Amino acid sequence: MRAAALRLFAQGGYAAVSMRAIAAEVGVQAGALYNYTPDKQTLLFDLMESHMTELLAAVPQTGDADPQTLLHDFVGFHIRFHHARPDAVFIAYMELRNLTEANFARIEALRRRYEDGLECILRNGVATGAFAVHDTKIATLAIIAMLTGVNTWFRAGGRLSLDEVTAQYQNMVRKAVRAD
Amino acid sequence: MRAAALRLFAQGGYAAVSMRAIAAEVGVQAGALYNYTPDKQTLLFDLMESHMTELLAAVPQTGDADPQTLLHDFVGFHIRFHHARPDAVFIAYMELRNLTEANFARIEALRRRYEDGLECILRNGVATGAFAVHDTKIATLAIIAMLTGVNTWFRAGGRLSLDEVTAQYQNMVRKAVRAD
DNA sequence: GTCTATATAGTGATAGAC
DNA sequence: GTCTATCACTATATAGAC
Repeated sequence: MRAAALRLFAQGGYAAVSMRAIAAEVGVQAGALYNYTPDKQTLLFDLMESHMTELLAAVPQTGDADPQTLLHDFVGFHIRFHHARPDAVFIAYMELRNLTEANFARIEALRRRYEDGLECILRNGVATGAFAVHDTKIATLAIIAMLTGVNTWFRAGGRLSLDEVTAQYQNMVRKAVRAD
Repeated sequence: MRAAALRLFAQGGYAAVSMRAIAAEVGVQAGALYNYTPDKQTLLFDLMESHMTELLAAVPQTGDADPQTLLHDFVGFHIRFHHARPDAVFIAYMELRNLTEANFARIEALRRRYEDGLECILRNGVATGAFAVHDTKIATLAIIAMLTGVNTWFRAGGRLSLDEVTAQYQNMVRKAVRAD
């Protein structure tokens, strides 16, 4: 059910997808779904929370490596992780407004924790003089927006491989934050 | 009607907003709206097309100035233009999937024309040696995603003014594409 | 645990009075 | 040009048979 809902929500949007449509995708009647979720809102929230939890579990831990290496690895991780889950990423960014206030706050807290990981790398780099960034929070948001944007246009089998694209983003990010 | 629909679509999403809700916002009954739009789909398309047309009309023309100046001005224009129209920007990015195939193609064509303006600046800069970018198309998409992301978090009256934020983005973009 | 049936409400769009 | 009334559908969620 969750796989079907993920696919359909990403395709048509939460509001436009009926429980009947999800049930049809699964191969059952609509009523049967309510044995697996109390309601549609909870189903959406669970999908988003699972995505964010997986993201936080998978992000490379900020270790002892130098800031340049950590940033390079973060860029590679972000692009690859998000490329592998286009539907979940789409929903996590587009369906925030369809969450109840309480559910929205919980997803936002998870998202902020992810951002904090990148900002920590940038702050350490600024402290060591490896990076020159006026405001690490702004740089964090700018980098994440740039990286997540890959999902909106990249298609495997196109002109460039994902590794080639990743290398170019790593290069742009490296230059954007480096000390002059 | 268009102003009401813009606000409500941005708030709740195209699929979740009824013609009755738009009519209530305007202060008329639902039937009256059909004197101003043939249907809900055309209303959405008109909002998006107007936004893209205004964007293309307002973007600074690629002139004889040096690439660094043109890029600097493009960044400033993009952030300011999009900041002034949060609802239209939100709809233009989030409701693409609710357009019919034909309407989607027309909006996409306009969006591509906007991207081409930036790519032209980058290509000229690479040609003169001012910029070092492996792939101007990727750099174009990366920069636009980064800039549009400002709308998701910036709020006037916060820690930084829009001009301060803009200056930081201009600096990051300048560094990201410059020749080593 | 899935089914059918249904309660209750809302949807986009249209017809015709005024 | 706006209104009321309505058509034909669809929605989420629940009840109770099996």
